[in-house]
Amino acid sequence: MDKDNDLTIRQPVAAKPKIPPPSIFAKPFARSTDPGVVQLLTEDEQAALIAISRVVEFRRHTVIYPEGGRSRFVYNVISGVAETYCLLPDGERRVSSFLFPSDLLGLSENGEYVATAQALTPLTAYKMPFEDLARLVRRDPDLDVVFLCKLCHELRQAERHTVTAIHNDARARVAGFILWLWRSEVTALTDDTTVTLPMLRHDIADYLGLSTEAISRALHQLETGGLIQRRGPRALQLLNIQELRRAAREI
Amino acid sequence: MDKDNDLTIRQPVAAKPKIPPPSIFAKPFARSTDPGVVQLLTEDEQAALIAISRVVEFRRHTVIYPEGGRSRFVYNVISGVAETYCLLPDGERRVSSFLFPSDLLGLSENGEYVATAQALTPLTAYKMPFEDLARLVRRDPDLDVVFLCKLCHELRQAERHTVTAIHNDARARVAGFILWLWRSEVTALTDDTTVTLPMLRHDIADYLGLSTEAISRALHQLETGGLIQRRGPRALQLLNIQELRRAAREI
DNA sequence: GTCATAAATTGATTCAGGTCAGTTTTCTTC
DNA sequence: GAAGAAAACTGACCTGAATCAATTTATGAC
Repeated sequence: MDKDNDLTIRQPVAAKPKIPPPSIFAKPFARSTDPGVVQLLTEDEQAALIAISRVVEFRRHTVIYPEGGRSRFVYNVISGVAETYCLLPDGERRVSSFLFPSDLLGLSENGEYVATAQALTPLTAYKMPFEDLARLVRRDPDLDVVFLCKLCHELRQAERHTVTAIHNDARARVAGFILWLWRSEVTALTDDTTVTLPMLRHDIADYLGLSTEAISRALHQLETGGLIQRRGPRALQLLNIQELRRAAREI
Repeated sequence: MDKDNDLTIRQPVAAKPKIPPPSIFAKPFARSTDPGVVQLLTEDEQAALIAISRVVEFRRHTVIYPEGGRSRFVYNVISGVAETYCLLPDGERRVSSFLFPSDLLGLSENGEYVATAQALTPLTAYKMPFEDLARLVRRDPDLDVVFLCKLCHELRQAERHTVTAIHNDARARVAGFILWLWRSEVTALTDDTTVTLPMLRHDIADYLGLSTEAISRALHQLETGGLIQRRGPRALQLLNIQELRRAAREI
């Protein structure tokens, strides 16, 4: 129960003034690896975005949108964590990404969602009709640049994920994943070293191209080595971040 | 020598009217998996792009731009093949992408090239000052949409690459790579089944997260199985595309 | 709280692919 | 065309992760 509260704001979104400011649009590079690059939108631009947005809530394990569905809406995560996955013909699930506050969901290539998006925790998000957004962007070139940059950033992140996932062993992949989670989570604002794992081992395994058993063993290794400490299956304590980064081959 | 001629137009670009039409802008989705989606620019838009572009040539193994360099130019491949890679602290090379005619090179997140781009074959490309391009895009929202879609498409391709690379064995990865090359090469226009491999085994290995030996063995396997035939180290004949697609787990 | 079920962990075995070594082929330069 | 160098291939061996099986721990319903 504590864990859920850590991850999301559970209070109902009743009065509009009470909701947090639009995350991604206010700081599209909040999670950039380059901390110098933060691009802000003007008040007017934020207001215009809020005007076409609706705040929506999803409960744990709810589908936000289904693979193959007509992509009419774009979402911008406010709080909580989501994942996207495709279902293969043989029934396998293939996790393609995890989304955190400020991340953008649902942009598609050809008007069709390419993956199913599902809430892993209670989740709140801005929901924008794609058409309205496109119209807004068309009128405001600056807004467009923000989107381009955001996409570019995501592209780089996807490339980075490929490269690290492909060339590292299980221990390094898991170490890297933990660090990524740590940096992604809202709790990163306070400088505590607790990481919450809102997804199943199965999802992590799939995302990293490993088996669930390999995840367990890698966590065990990292714990034995004194880099982390497991506090139940959903929480980790980072004991030695310097060593973790080395284990993830970031150094 | 024959091979080089297959891949690139070697004649000097003297008279402007003789150069081929701007590839990507004319058909940004030429290599999309969804053949229905082809978005064309108007004559005016193409002319505007050509006006700010200069056609440049690179010889084999020439660096187009270096990692970390100030990203002042964006390139659009006309003919030839390029690769991008990062150099790791330990001297390792990490190949992040291969670029074909109509592909876009050099878009960066923060004004700095994130990888080195190198020509694998003689290469011609449109070279555009980023500033001019940005100004053009700012004035013409339609152009912007083209770029957004292109980026979106590349993002999906990167995700697809991750997913396939991570979950498949060596044989499947190599089969998939061969098919991707086949579909990417200019020769795909004629329906011949020859695939040219302009890059080294080392580069393929790195891109797919395998060893060079594993590439050799996988090619051997595919040849033994009657799916392909090796015609020297730089050329392959596809004998059974249906089976190749199955081997690549595309079906 | 107890029970039922799902998830996570641990151990034993197997196998794909990495590594190392050696050979053959191809490319380059004279 | 010949010689040297680089790249590609092949084989032998070994490591790391998948798989299978069993146990422990956590979660959710009552």
